[in-house]
Amino acid sequence: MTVVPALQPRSTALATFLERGYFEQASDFAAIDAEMHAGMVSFYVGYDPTGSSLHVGHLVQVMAMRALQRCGHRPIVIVGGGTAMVGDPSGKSEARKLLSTAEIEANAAALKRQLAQFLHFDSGASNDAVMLNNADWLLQLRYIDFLREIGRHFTVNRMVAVKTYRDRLDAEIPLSFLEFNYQLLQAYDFLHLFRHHACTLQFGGSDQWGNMVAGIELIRRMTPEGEPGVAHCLTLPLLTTADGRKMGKTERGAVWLDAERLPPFDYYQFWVGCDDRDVAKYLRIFTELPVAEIAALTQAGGAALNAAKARLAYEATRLLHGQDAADTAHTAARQAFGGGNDWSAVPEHRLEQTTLRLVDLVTLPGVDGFKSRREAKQCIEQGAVKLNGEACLDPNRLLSAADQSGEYLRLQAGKKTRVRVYFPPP
RNA sequence: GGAUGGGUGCCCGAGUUGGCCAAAGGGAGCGGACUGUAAAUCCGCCGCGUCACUGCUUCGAAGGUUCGAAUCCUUCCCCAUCCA
Repeated sequence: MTVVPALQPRSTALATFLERGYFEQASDFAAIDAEMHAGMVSFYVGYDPTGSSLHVGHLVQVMAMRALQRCGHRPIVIVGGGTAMVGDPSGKSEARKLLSTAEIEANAAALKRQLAQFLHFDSGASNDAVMLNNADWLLQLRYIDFLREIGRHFTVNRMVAVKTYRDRLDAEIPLSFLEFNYQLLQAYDFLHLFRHHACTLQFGGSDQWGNMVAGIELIRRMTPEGEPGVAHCLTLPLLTTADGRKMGKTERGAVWLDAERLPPFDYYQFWVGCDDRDVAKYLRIFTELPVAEIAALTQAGGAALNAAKARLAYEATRLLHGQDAADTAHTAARQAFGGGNDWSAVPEHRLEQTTLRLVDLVTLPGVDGFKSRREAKQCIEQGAVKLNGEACLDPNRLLSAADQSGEYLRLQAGKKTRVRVYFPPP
């Protein structure tokens, strides 16, 4: 396996991969390059539908798929309806809980909706993305047949040597037989796709290396003499933030791609809030701005990076939520943090009661400044809440229409929450 | 099935001669200051409430002993390791 790419790739696809920072290692870089240079390659990425929404942690893969599709290659997205029933032990220190088929189906549907923001599925082009559920073939497997056809190509000696299993064993964390089989199933997926969908490339996070290589080997062994039986894989880097944390975790948990779970404005804010040292990298990976432009944006360090962050946030939000959402978020952010006092894009909240205490207002559903009254009270006393720009330290302050400045009350709770509060007309 | 060791707040992890435990410490998080809507740093908070309190609910679950239990007893559930 080549770990570091040798020289210049000939295919635009791999050139993009390198330039954008999607590439980590490949089973055979030159061969993949040649194939991609020669014509359309069908490649696949697998997803465990264990959640109902993707989050930024998945985004590198999604962007990488998008890049390849733009270069004319065909993405095959596997929903691991079958494998999810087993649970991938990779990177998990504990066994995972098993999901019901109904949950898995719902999650798969959500997954497709989100991916459709980035990939074209039904445009009629020959490289339209395809989504398949591996439950369709895995659930039909018969145990003894499977063991005889597939199982004999695997030695436990080798499987145990795979890092993800090795780690579990070394750490003396139980690895169930069920999970141990995951690798075989994933390898079988690859074989299935290779045979029925002309898929010759798989990629995934670096934690998938062992599973992917197992697939390649299985394909080679299962291919009759004389027929082409070569498949490849490559891995994408696992992103961490500059301060060493896993990317995509924030105060409020994962950064979801689903607008229901994370409003576009917050998504935008997530990107703006990234570490200085990550801006250039993120611009390359998560936007499609030309590298020259990225370089120009990030050349000047220091405070000038804020412009680059804004651009990053804008582009990333536009890709996921569309132009309008990005514009709105951008405007709202500028108004909120740009020093000005323009509240026109700030969310509004219309009250039903004519009078209420500050703690109550700030914890109202819909305002959601703080999680509980207690927390709200404590924060208020520390000066976290401003009314019309003035800090108010009294949680019990009684508010009414008289506190409106103009048509509404400008409420700030903490750094992020801003609401225009309207009292009911008399 | 047997033996042993465990199950504590978002996570890790003290605490088990019963009261001083809403429970040490660390991490994460939140608020404030400083800044560039950054990092680092500093200060405060960090179960909930009708909140200056002798209030309520928490230490795997359910019972029990006691004026009083995370701490003692019983049963049960779960986890790990070893044996079969």
